[in-house]
Amino acid sequence: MLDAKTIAAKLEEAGVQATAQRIAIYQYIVCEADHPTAEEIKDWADQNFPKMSLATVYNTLNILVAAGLLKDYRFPNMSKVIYDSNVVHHHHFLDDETGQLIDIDPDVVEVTSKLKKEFHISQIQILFRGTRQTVRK
Amino acid sequence: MLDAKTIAAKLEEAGVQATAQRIAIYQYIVCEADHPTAEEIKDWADQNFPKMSLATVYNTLNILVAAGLLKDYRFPNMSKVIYDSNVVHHHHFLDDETGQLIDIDPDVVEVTSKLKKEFHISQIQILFRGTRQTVRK
DNA sequence: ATCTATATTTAGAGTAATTCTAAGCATAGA
DNA sequence: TCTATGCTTAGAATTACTCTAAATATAGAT
Repeated sequence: MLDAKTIAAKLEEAGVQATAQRIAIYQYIVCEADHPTAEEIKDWADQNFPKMSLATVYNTLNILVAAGLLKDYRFPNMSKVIYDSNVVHHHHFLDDETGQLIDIDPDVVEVTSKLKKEFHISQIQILFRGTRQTVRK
Repeated sequence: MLDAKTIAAKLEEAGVQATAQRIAIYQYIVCEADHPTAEEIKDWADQNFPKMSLATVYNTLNILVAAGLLKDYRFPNMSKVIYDSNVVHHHHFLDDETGQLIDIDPDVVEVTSKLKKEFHISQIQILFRGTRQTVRK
């Protein structure tokens, strides 16, 4: 759990003025949330922050994405945008039973493609779909 | 270019009653369109069909997807759903310069993943992103 | 500390994409 | 031809998000 000061420093470092709202949102996404949507963040804020408007949630998310502190994703099973504090390149596993998204390290995956050479690939995004057999509940 | 009769037969075969609107939409997607959105289909219908409501466009698309005749996709660069008449499993290349989507045959791609065995993968969806150097315009 | 210019937050209106509703039409089978 | 069911329609509603303009907060100069 990173403290507010550390979070504020990360914001400033990325060129984002560290306001109370921004610190709260970024801290929540980094420390507590797991691939949240704007709605989840708003719900959390309603419980844990004196007062925050929906517009601020969206403004902040857009600013954090632009600053490179968050990455936004759209997945085929959802019409909402999802935010990820893991900004280094990675893939995802979508559990089709629970809807849970899990980050997958690209080092665990190898892709060999024989596309025609007119295709200049700058990025490969993989979505694994399936289910996850956790040991026992 | 498949004729209306063939298209109607495909609809019936999939358990979908072949109405004029459904035939027109499915024929357009199969024969002419390239990964269209609902909006593109509506625009086409406004030019090429006596009268079709937007609700019918959406109803029809949902019915065709449910019947397995179309597949719907959401891509990270767009907030609209995209429809694909190619319903056999394949990947996509997204040209980040033109926004064009190109189907990629899974046989051209090999993926080896060493995920923990609790992950039961039923499908792998790959999005290649980059640009395409076509020979000369 | 105080002022001030600029940045941020806010509520509410606006927009885009899609779904819903309920009435009117069309169609297939009796 | 009748009728039940299914389809289409216009328009309202919903969802997810963005915009607007006013209020508030903040950083840096004084």
